Amino acid sequence: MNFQQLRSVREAVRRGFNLTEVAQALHTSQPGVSRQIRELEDELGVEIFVRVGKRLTGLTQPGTAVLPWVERLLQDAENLQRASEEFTHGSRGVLSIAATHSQARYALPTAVRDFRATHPNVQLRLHQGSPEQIAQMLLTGTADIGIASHRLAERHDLVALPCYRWTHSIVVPESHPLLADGPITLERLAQYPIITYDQGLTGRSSIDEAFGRAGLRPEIVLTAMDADVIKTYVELGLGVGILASIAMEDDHPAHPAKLRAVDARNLFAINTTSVAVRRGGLLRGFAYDFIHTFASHLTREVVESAQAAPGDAEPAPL
Amino acid sequence: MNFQQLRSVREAVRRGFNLTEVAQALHTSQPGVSRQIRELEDELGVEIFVRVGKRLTGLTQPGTAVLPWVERLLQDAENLQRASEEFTHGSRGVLSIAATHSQARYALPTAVRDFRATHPNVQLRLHQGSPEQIAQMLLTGTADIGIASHRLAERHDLVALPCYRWTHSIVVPESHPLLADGPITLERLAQYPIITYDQGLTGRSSIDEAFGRAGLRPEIVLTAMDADVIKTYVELGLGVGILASIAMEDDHPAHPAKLRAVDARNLFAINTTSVAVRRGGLLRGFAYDFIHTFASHLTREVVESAQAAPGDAEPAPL
DNA sequence: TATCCTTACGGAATTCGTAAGCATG
DNA sequence: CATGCTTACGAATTCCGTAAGGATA
Repeated sequence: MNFQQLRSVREAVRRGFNLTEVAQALHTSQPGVSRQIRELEDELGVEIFVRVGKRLTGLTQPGTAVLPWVERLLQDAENLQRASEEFTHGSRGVLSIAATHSQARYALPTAVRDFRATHPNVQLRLHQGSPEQIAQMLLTGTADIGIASHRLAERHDLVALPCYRWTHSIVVPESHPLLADGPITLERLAQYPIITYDQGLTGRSSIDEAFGRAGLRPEIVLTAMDADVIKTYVELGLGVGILASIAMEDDHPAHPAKLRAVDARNLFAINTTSVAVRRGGLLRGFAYDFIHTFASHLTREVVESAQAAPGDAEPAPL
Repeated sequence: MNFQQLRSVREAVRRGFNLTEVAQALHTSQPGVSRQIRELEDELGVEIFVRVGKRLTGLTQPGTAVLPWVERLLQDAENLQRASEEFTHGSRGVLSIAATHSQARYALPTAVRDFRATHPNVQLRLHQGSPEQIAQMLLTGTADIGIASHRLAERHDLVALPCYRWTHSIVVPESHPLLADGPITLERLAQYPIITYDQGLTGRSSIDEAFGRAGLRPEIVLTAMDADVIKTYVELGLGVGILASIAMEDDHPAHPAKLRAVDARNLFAINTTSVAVRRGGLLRGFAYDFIHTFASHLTREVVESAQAAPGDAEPAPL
């Protein structure tokens, strides 16, 4: 048994059982991968993959039982390396954070500023992406910390820890009729074209749910990944914007003052932003520091005990 | 990083940093071990061992941090293999149990009988030893299950689960003066020469404690590992026996009827017999079955969740 | 027929053990 | 001076990539 074999198996599962792809990902030849897998299967005495003809199509029952152990082994190997880095590189290192646009733009800056001040030797890398991409980055190790408002913890191998709660605001040009005639209701809102976030982003689901529950089907004329784009089109009069309050709260002189924000916490469900990390994955000390800077209740102990808690698909027997 | 390197490190720690011994244990050459360790240290970038001149004398601080991960890696590798065995060998396999004499002689037989009936294809191996030896057997993998009355869980890498509680009895020849003149007290007992278990065995400590607390220092003329030896010498009139009640309760026609047992539960503290397993170590399915047969409240779920609970020296950061 | 896995083969790199060297208690 | 680790070297093994073969959608 060796790590290359384990890597081949893990990657084969991740890449949908296409060994050619696996070979590219692992920077090796395809027959090599094929051999690694077969050798591990021989040594363990079980067929891990279902073979239809000469093609791999899925995991066998033993394969399903064995896979969690394979992943844990590889995870632990990385943890071992990371544990040593703490000594070899001291306070220096790279911290890779994956976040959605809203987080990167509005929530993270103060945490990043504070963190940079206390950890001058840590190189920060900020990746932007959709929640799915963030989850992927965490799993592949591209990112150490993921931050998003959308359930990142659907994967059993990630842990999401709630950071803070927030609500939406409605944004309109300053002369918009919605601003007159009393409080804004969902019904009134639905009469105007809506501009908001892309599906699966920044509390979009709570917007859809609210309208859905009220039996309303507003016309959503434009969706975007980020609040700034939304604001721009609201300003152009394309429609009414619905976005995270935080995107309006601050005093960014960047966005034109012609816009008016109306608190909409009573219209849409409360959203929660979480940080996510790999379950069972050791982080460098400064990564825990960053999380703590971002959300002060998330101390190293809290995060670690959450990471240690077993997930759905822990290594377990049949 | 490879498993041979990890094995070398683990074994070096276990064998007191003597690489010559390690080489023998791993069936390889001493320079080989030396190299494995150095290669791992190079790859991780940390010195794991303290070197005084050319001799290894202990773990460095990084070494201490890294070692738990090394052990976990190796443990998981074994778990992976064992998980596969469940498929390759089905219900067949070997179950190795280490127990003290008392357990093997009095507590285990019925469990073994029942287990054999339900698991005819499992080869049972029963090892006898002191609690320390049992702990050692568990750690080296010689035994899968350990059973003893003496705290086996002092090691962080073992988990002990209480099975049942028991008390001592006093054994004397049938005409012994202790049987007359009312109830037996510690004071009366201490006037006679005592025959009981070896130090560290089968509740011996609760006997010592009781006498100690009462300010008595009885003459212990003979100690043995097993109840049968004790009985034999009691019969010869060498002294008064103190042993586990279970050793007198049953109807073994083997021991002569000239002995009388007196319940001594009021004199000595209650003892607990536990089964111990490796923390984080997967067992074959039938091993869990055996534990359940031995102590019906210890279901697979109970045992596994105890095994999963983190010990004192879990892989953790500085 | 294009894709994808397996088998075959040969060269290269790694691995490992023996023997010699050297430091320490 | 005996024990114990390191270095050096050569042989054997293992490893891996290229090329060819065969099966499936």
